[in-house]
Amino acid sequence: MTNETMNIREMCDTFGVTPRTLRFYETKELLFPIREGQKRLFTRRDRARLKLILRGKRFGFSLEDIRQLLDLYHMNDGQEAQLSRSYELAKSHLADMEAQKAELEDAIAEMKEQMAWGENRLAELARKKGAAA
Amino acid sequence: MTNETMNIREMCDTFGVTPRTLRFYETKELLFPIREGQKRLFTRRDRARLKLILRGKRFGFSLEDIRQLLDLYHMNDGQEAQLSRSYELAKSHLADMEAQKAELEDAIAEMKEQMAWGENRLAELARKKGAAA
DNA sequence: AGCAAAGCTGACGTTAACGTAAACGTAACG
DNA sequence: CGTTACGTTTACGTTAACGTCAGCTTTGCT
Repeated sequence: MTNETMNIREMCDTFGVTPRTLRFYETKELLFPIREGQKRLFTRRDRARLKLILRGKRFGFSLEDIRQLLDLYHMNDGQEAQLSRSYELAKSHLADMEAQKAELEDAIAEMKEQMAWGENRLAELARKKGAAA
Repeated sequence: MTNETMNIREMCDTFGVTPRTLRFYETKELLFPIREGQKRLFTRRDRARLKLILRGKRFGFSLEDIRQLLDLYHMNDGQEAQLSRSYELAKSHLADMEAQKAELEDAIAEMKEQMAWGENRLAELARKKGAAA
């Protein structure tokens, strides 16, 4: 079975981050590794959270945004008010993400167009060079 | 017809940015407004570039990345080496964007799942409250 | 016991992308 | 002709997200 806990080095290797990053995320209350003496032990929960954190970052969410969203993913026994707040927050982020997706599709299409133009220009230049030889 | 040039205020209002931002982009060679005396006049080209800049930012590209990409969009008479470099750069960014899109779709699906779970919890809580009344 | 590797806690440094404030030019308006 | 509004340059300030370094335990190995 997947080890119950990981030390800081295993975490770093697994997720491609530095120790500093993990400690930083802890101070920001994004991760809650348990302690064995002084040393941090990262649980399955921490790994799940870190995965979501890194994903969130790729979409341009701030760590603070992410921290609040993680509440939705890891709320087992939240109060109604809290749960409802997280839910609204998630709704707004979902809207963001869907807007981002639409724009991304546009951008991809445009980029492809530009690249096609570039290809033509390059082909043209190649033809000229070939003719000159 | 759409005015040939815009002053700084019109630009800010149109794009929702501050004057500082536009001046900053100019120092970074992302925009090249012409001058009427001291004052900046932004051309159609500047507007097109700014639109792409803001879009790029939404996808998490750095201003420096964006500056280089703009070369592809505004290269009329580039040399082959330069054009080819821009083309490769664009290709890599396109790959990034398509990867991002795939991940985004995943994330959206996951988020929806979590929200569905949240909805159930909220409905459950509402039922309990209703029963208690 | 000795010593290096791995971790820890501050604390200060860094980069990107602007914000903000001071000090000045100039152009229209009453 | 004063002042109000808009624009400019120069320069220092700010925030997020870590990097880096110093100095101190703890752990494993020999």
